[in-house]
Amino acid sequence: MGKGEQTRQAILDEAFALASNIGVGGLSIGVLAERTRMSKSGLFAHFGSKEELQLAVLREAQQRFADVVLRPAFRQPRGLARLRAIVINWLDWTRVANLPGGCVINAAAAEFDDQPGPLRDEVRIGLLALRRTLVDTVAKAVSTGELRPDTDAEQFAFELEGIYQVTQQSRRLLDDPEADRRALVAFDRLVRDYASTNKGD
Amino acid sequence: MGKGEQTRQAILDEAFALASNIGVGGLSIGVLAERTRMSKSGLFAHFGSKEELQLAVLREAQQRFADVVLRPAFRQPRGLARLRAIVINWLDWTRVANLPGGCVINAAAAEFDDQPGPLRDEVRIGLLALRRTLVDTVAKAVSTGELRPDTDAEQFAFELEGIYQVTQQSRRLLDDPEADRRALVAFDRLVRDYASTNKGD
DNA sequence: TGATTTATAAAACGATCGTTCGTTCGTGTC
DNA sequence: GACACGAACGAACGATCGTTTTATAAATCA
Repeated sequence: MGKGEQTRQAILDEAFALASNIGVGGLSIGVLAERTRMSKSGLFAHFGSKEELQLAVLREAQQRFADVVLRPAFRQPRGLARLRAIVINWLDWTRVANLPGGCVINAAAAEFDDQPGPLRDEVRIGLLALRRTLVDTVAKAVSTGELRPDTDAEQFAFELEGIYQVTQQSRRLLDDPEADRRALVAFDRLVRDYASTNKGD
Repeated sequence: MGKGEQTRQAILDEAFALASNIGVGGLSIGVLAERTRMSKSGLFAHFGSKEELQLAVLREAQQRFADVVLRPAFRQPRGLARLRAIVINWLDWTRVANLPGGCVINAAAAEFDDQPGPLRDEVRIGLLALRRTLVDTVAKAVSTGELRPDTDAEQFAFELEGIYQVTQQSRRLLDDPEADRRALVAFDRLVRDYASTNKGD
């Protein structure tokens, strides 16, 4: 990795952590420059525009999410075990990744949801990919027979995302110490409702 | 209502709609001034500081939420009917209120959740009040016998908020036309799980 | 109507924004 | 030793930010 790549990554690391606190939209070249002890222009040259920097941060976030949440979970056998691993990793990922201020992607989703442009597109693509992964994982738990054949995988994934979002908000804004436990309760209820039973029907 | 109050309210209306698009943090005195065809200083004088304006917008949002979502629902008899009315109004409120760009409060929650200060406090207070209202409403549905006595009302409210949040995101960012239907499915599943049955246990 | 608050405006403040420009520094290559 | 190159810099650009000051117009009240 050349010197350029190295610096670029260092900037990105700092930007990532900063964006976690103040949001991707709140990033500023000046602030980022003094944090990395670089000149504004030197830093700027690595990205060409602020928007490019923001996009890079979003891509970084997606990559880390895949590394920290999805990839480890896919070492579990497909089915409920894998699904549960995703949920566990997901709820924990702001602690594991360098995200002192919460999930960058979710914050960006709320920030750009009605501001058309490349940033919105990037967030959208990432979240669509996540939803597809969730749907597929649920579908596999159906095909293993752990969930009922009539399970609506899209509905299941939809509700999973709801659990994640309210957990984030409860933790971060409401300081609810029960948030994580409630998330797991909700997940278990979801699984139980769709699980195959031997009571028939 | 004197002239001052009148202009102040007009500014607030515009700020409210604008904040729906670009967020409470994205509000700017300059932009707001030209939208209301006022001078920056003339507008500024009504609030004294930008933060005070932002707080006013958040309070406006809370008030409208109470007017549009809660108050009408409380005309329903307490119990499941009232709870369902809250959910229906809630899902619809960005259409009913002047919120072309989505729920101001939820966006502000994501924006300020780790930026200590009066804005975060205001959002927090509003969301805590909402949660309390939800918990109380669920608890009443328990006391009417419509929900089981061992229902965890806090858990119920927690999951309701999750449904709302994922619905907003699915509608606004993912353009999912099924979002509203899925929200109701999730709500029904929630109610069914906690409902009293005559099968016993 | 005249006096007096109140509401709005115009102009300017220093700060910060993203961006551009020209230059310097360091490194490796012929 | 001359050359080319990528990396970083300092200085400045015009624009916008929130805010203050000073002044005038409008509304309110006696």
